[in-house]
Amino acid sequence: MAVEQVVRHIALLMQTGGLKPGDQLPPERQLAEKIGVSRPTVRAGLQALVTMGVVEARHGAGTFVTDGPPRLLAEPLSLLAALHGFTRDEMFEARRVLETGAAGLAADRAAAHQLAPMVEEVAGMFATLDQPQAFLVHDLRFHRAVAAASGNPVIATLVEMVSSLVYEQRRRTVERAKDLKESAEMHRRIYLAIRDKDEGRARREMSQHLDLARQAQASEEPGAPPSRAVGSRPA
Amino acid sequence: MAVEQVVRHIALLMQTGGLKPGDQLPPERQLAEKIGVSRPTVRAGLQALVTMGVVEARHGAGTFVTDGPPRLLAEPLSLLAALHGFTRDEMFEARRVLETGAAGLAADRAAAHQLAPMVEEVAGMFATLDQPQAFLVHDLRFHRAVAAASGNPVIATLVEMVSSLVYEQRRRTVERAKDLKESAEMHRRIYLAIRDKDEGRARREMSQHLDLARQAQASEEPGAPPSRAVGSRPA
DNA sequence: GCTTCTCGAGTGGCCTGTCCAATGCCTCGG
DNA sequence: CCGAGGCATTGGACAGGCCACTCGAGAAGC
Repeated sequence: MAVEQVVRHIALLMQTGGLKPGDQLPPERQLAEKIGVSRPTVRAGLQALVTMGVVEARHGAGTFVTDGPPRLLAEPLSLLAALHGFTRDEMFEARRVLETGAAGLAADRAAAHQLAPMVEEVAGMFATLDQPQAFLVHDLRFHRAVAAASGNPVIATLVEMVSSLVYEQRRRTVERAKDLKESAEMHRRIYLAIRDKDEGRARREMSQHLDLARQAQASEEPGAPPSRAVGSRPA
Repeated sequence: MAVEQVVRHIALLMQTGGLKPGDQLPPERQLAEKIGVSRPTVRAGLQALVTMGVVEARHGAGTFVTDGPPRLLAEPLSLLAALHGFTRDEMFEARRVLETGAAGLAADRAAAHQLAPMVEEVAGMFATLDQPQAFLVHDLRFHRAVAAASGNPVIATLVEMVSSLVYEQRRRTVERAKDLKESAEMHRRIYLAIRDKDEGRARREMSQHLDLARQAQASEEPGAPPSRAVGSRPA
């Protein structure tokens, strides 16, 4: 109960107390006195907020409201995947639903200043065809740019959460990747569709791309059973 | 660092140690000794896992791995909404992307035993046209059934998280709702499209329904500015 | 006067020790 | 055989203290 009280108190500060991203929270000892609970309890509440990803504790400096773009931590989803045996195919399918929608919205709305980052990452992909790890970074950033261009921060946040899980795993297998050139081409086609404000084409290209990416990653897997649970770690 | 160590330890138990949903975790005191940290630190780690929604603590009984369908807590999203000023329209749009995809997948795959729960909730809606609160429960359950029928637990989990936020807010305004009958009709049309395995129609009906629901909820708002931030509470 | 360095106050991270409250089993009496 | 009360177990919270890290103010050097 007491720790929920702490979370509510901080949440209240955020909702009405003018506590904005980047701001520093009061020190733990002061919060404890203010709320009327012990310091360990305050720490438990702050721990919960850290786990939610809304605050960050910097040792020796203070506790701060998370700055930058809104973000949901992927760890809860990762543990859920391990517990319930979500497969990689299911993760990709979720991505397809989210990112297909995002691409459609982006084609409908994207402004010029949102198009530039996308095409820059496409160029980066073509420039790093022989460096899989670097290529992967551009890949991630491209999808992030598309999600941002959707103009909907909720969708962008969800895309980020799901994608980061997939990329986490892919980083270990990407060295075996083939056809990076084809992948770059596909990203370029997605970009062109969005630039041309062709919603249907953007959706189709994104859907097709993620479907092929799913198959590609499956083939990169060493043992390569049809579909492996996401949470499990290779022995 | 120490608390992360605790989380990793428990996560390891889940991934390889045969710790399944519903199982009881070792007592805090025992975990503390096993991992080599103090009990408050163990408590902090468990607090983090509780916040992620993968573990539940029952006072006097023990700590258990969360049972039932996989679920992500909505609170982090709610706080993020408050911090970054997500609007209700943006929440509905995210729902539209997710649930349109879910409806399409459901039309493609839904088995008979998944269709029954959906149509039961439709019947429940028609039976409670004069009881807005009860109607709302059937509404929620219908969308949950569609998400489940998508066959993809990841998508179902995301739908649940986003929807629960919207419903939370709607419960306070639904008394003013009109046209519950029309809403029930729309749900029935969604069901029929899924039953007929008509993916395109299922997507269109779901999209249209959520769009109208968004407008309806906006009109129920007392002050009714065009779009109010989700996290803010009425004074 | 300006730059650099040092040091200490302030802050989060963690520990030991203790007590309280809820649960659920298990015995004991009817 | 069954029910009620006691008791061991477990999570919840508090108190007080020590350590590690950060950062800025003031001292030292240029």
